[in-house]
Amino acid sequence: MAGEKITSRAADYSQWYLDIVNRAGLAENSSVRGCMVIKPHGYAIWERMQRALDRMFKDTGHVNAYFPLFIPKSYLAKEEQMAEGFAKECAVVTHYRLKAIPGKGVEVDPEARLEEELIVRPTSETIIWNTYKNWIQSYRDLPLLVNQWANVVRWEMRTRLFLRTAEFLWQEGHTAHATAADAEEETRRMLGVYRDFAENWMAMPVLCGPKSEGQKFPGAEYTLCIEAMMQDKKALQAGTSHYLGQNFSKAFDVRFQNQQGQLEHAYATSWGVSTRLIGGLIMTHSDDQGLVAPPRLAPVQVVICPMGKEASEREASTRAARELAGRLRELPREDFFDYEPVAVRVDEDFHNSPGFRFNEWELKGVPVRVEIGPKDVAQNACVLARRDMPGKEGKQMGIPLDAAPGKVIALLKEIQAALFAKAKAFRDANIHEVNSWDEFTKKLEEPGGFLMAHWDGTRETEDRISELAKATIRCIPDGGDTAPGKCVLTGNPSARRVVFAKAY
RNA sequence: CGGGGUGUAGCUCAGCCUGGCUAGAGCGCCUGGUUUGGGACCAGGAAGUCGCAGGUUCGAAUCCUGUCACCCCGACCA
Repeated sequence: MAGEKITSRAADYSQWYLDIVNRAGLAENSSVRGCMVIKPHGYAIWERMQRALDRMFKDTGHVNAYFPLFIPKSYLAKEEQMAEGFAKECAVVTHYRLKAIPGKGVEVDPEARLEEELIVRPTSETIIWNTYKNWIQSYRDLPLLVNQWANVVRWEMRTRLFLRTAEFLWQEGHTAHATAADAEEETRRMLGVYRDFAENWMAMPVLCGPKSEGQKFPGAEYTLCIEAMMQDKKALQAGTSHYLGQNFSKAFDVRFQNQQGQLEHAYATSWGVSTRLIGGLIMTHSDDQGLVAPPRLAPVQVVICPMGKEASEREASTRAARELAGRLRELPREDFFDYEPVAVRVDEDFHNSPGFRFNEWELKGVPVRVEIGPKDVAQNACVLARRDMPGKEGKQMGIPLDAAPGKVIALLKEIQAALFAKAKAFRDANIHEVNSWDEFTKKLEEPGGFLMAHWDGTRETEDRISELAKATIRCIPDGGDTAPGKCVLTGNPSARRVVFAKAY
């Protein structure tokens, strides 16, 4: 069996990431350039993310719908910023038919050129606002709160599994409102949902706030984001919520009659998170043993490993394991588990040694492992091992089987909280204030992390810093230091500190 | 698009420089047996048009030409 260890974080962080994705069975590169295959274990994480997020969207009044994958090329051009922002990474459909050539396969039928070429959606604002035109006539049609779960394509030059792929899965909310204030409130509200999800489900602390002008979404008035720190201290944009103003309603002429009988363009928002979150989850918690999945999103939350040398021992430990699994599954459903039964798996693979099985489940990130061997059966007990403390220190021996379900649940909750606390402590320890350019460039390299620095607020300075230091403004953090100062590069007056970091 | 590199078994790769007999290893897989509380072992076995197309040669994985694909660095990237 494969006894090889994964590359350590210290030795090669990006190889470590690839090893985790590979060995935990989360995804692999497909034969299609830039496109990944999300494998069952990885997709199961996405399904849990979807389930939790979808419930949060519904709880805030949204409904799901589905819009086309293909968008007429001309639509993209209707909103100028968007055309500029996305033109370079769109896949284009030019034909609608192939010709079979006997013995030679197929070729594009030159007769079948589309009159208007279609682009594969890189995001759906244009097709959706084109549709909203027909849906919105009166202020009574507003707000319109729609979300869609979909795939999108952005033809990236360089890809990394989950973090940046040519095709990825996401959700995109697209809302229409009667007033700017309503739309801005929605933009904020959904950022709050993302923050809640990131922190309470993924156990991933995030900074929240607007993006700089240079980093905002093409077509937005402004973009709010949640920004996380990975274990290599680089930043990951984990979710964005955009206030679009009337840019799209004007581009697609979506007007409604207000209570005074006047026609007005609607106000828009859009917001999204993607399978990139899985990359964030991996890089926030995992260790050199493999994936560490936060209990609320773990596809398998508890694995029970019966063990034994003799057939009779195996039978007895398997019986005890199955019984415990049954009792765990029958526990009352809780919000903590998204009202699902606890995901328990009994590993009856006696063909492999216990050590091998333990390592495999650790690689897969299962938060709690229950071991039941002959010694445990003899005393009606079991051993509990927690994933966030691999090895002996995370083991509790001699837990009576009767008490095990309660202990397991408590342990899952404890691990969820511990992962967040650990990630937050790490992030907080790696946020540094810097006050000069010299300090900026030095601290960016060592110790690295998020740099809170003054910036004069201009696009030119932002571009210059990114060019010189390869660090970008990640966000203008809510609740950050708002005392004025002097720009770290130009010395010009600065209204407040912003977050700089190297980013994924 | 520029620079560099790689295509040999499911995976990772050796062999190529200096052409030669039946193309190899490790891992994985299959069979049988011994094992099992932190990555077990033994024996046997299946598995490759050597990326593709030409060329040179008595003979090509190996040399030459062309071609395709992929990877890395750069450019690009809400």
